[in-house]
Amino acid sequence: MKLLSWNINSIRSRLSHIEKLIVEESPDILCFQETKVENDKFPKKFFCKLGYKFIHLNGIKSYNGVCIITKQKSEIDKIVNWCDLNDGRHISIKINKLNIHNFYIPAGGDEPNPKNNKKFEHKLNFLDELINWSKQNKNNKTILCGDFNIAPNENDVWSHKQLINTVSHTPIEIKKLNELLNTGPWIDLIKEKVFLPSNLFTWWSYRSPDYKKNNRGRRLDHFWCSLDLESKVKTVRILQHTRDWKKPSDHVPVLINLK
DNA sequence: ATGGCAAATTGAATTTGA
Repeated sequence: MKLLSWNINSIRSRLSHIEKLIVEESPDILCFQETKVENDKFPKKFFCKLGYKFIHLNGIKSYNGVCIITKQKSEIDKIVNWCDLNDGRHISIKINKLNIHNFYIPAGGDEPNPKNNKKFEHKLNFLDELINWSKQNKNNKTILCGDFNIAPNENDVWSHKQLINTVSHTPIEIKKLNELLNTGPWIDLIKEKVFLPSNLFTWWSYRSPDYKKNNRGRRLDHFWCSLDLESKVKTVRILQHTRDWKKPSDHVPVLINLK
């Protein structure tokens, strides 16, 4: 079974890319973040025509928004309104006793100080809630994926030294993400199963005219699994080539193959 | 280390991303 996670940066603007990727890879399960569309305006027919008939949505107007779409029969599990906000940052499903959670963790704004930046405070609170949830959860037959907006390891950013005080790579959020990882315990599949040269990222800013030139990217997108599933994950891949397509998302897809 | 771009909303300028 093939699972895909991709921050698509507006699903309606990216349908041609999605179709291209489906033709290339035909994943069984599609997890998207930043769909940026309300549920009643979601392009359901597009996915039905491609054979994906089970569509589970948590979208809001303009921003955020996540969904999980499957070929085989699946059921929605739940939508959690983390930090008491109904802001399209989570959805989970059940498929063949497998639990899949798709997250869009808050980016956190610019200033890495929760006292004068409400967005960063929100990000840290979100992580605290995830840690508590993970402690209480059974954490078996479970996959967590999505845009976590944190690049936890030194090699997950183009310059550890220069980004140490930049939101997404600050010690406090990395500490919380690692705490979450340990409470599962969850397996960071990209870290454990992909040979990572020092620069292997899932996001590059639009602001660089040529993202490849300086390769100033970050590994913000993740696939984690519960311990019992680790041996069943056969391959983990970051599909960097989509970043070269015309009018791309600033994130690229991550794909895993689960036996 | 910021912000050169991009998308959505509203109606040319603003907000958001990271």
